[in-house]
Amino acid sequence: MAEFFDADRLQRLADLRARGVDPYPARSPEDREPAGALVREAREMEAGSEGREAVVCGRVLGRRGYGKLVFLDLHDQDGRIQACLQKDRLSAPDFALTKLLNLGDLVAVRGSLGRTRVGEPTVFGTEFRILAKALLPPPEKWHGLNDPELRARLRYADLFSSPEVRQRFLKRAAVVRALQEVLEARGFVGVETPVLHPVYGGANARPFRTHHHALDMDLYLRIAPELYLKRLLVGGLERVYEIARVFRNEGISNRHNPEFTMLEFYAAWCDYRHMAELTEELVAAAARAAGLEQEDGRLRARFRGEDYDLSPPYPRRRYRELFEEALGFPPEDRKRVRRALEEHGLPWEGEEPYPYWKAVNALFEEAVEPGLRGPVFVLDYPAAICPLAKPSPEDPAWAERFEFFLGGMELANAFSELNDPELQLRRFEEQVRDRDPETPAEVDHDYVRALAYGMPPAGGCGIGVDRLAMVLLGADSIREVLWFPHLRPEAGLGAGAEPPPGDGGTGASPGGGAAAAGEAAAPDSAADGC
RNA sequence: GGGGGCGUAACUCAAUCGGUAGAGUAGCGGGCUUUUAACCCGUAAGUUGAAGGUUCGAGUCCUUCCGCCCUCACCA
Repeated sequence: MAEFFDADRLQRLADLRARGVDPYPARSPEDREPAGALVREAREMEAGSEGREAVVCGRVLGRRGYGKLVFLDLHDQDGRIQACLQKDRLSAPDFALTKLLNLGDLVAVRGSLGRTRVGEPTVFGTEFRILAKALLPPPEKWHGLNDPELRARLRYADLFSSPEVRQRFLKRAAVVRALQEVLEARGFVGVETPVLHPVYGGANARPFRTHHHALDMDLYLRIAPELYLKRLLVGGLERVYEIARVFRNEGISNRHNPEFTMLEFYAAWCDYRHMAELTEELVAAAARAAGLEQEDGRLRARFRGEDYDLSPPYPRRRYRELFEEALGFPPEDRKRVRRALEEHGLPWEGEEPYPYWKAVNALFEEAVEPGLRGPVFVLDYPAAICPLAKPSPEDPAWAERFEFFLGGMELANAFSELNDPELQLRRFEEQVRDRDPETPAEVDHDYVRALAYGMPPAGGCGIGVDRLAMVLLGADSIREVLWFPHLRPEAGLGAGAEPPPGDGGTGASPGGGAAAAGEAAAPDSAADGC
């Protein structure tokens, strides 16, 4: 652990304690004010003048010393203000403290608010306190952290050393809040459904598996909250939503993280057309929260070098027509589908509905999706690949489902929810027969039972919140909008070490040298320790 | 998993054809009472991701491994 602490700073810490100064006091000043507000107030004053008393707390990220005078840059969540500490204004012990200061320390300065001769808003200190001593230096002062891995790994340092990063994450939070506000305003009830699922379902994805000791049973981390939310529709809740962390045991890329945030919402007495309208409203509200509204009232996002107009309504295109436009023949044309699959190097799995339409969809993803910059709704998917969606009343070969594309990514997926219990059971059984590692291995009988009690006609939709945030915040990688993206455990930190025999604490692996850098995986055990 | 790129001080980065591993910031010591990336003097700092190989000599070339980034595959 010693390498976490800078030796010089440990010495400072000892010096502070020797002087009777507590480097980690329990209380902060009650009357502190945010730096940003103080700066705005000071700007109203004459340069070279001082006014009322003020207290500011923050992290020291800049220091310019002149012997008997020192300027500090104090940063708090939303701003930065300069503090000026002068020998003849501070008590001798307080001024002596400034000599034991390091960049990164958290401090409080009490003094008069004003402006310096050159007009810089400043708190002219009469009292100075250390609120928390930093034992590691902050990142480089004008480049900050640059290495993307380090930035994610040391997100805390990335955040405090870079106001832009902090602003981006605060905007992400605003986006999530905006989504929530729209739904609450529309009468949706926020709910929390289980994360531990005995049977996984609601999406096609490989799950994370875990084990419950007391019940001696395997459980899965949810890949989607869908089936529980629809049970609530059966329960008589007519509008529900959940901002759900979901887990998928799949690859990591600049738009995939093993755990991500999915907003799902369901409305009784509605269908997928209403979901499309709500999606437009949600995206627009989120865009406004991200500050994308222009002077002309349009919502414009810039993502990966391209501009997107997010002002509703968004175009609606039919899956079947897009397919035919791109490939030149209808998706029911078995011979030509088969030939196109060969041309694209995709496998032909047979004429049974499920494999056939899966292959058609592979073609669609290959030939159509790359061109979908969006925003656009793609409507009406082949029913065979939509086990949770209601067949279209016009043609049961097609399902009432849309996907919403933006920035070249799939951002939302919605159905008129299938509520026919017998049909649902058959669909589940087909899936299980398929033996695809990414489809559920067993039928969720309890869900079928819930449907058997009667679920109202309903529309439902899931939105990938992180991907939406990417587009709205102009982030090229999902890692830039995740507070703590998934990372391989750091060697030597004990995180990837062998799990202890019991379920005891973390085995601090002092290791060093040839340490057993074994892959030993075991991120499982890193889960919540209660 | 395939292809490509990268890995040098705590941070941000240099190092010509294979020829003594450097700078700025941060740190430490000193000076300085109005600065804005303050400045000045001094000082410390490295298993060049790891292991092997070629060579008189390797940060640089070769092999293997580890990690990260991009890309493809994968990912309703």
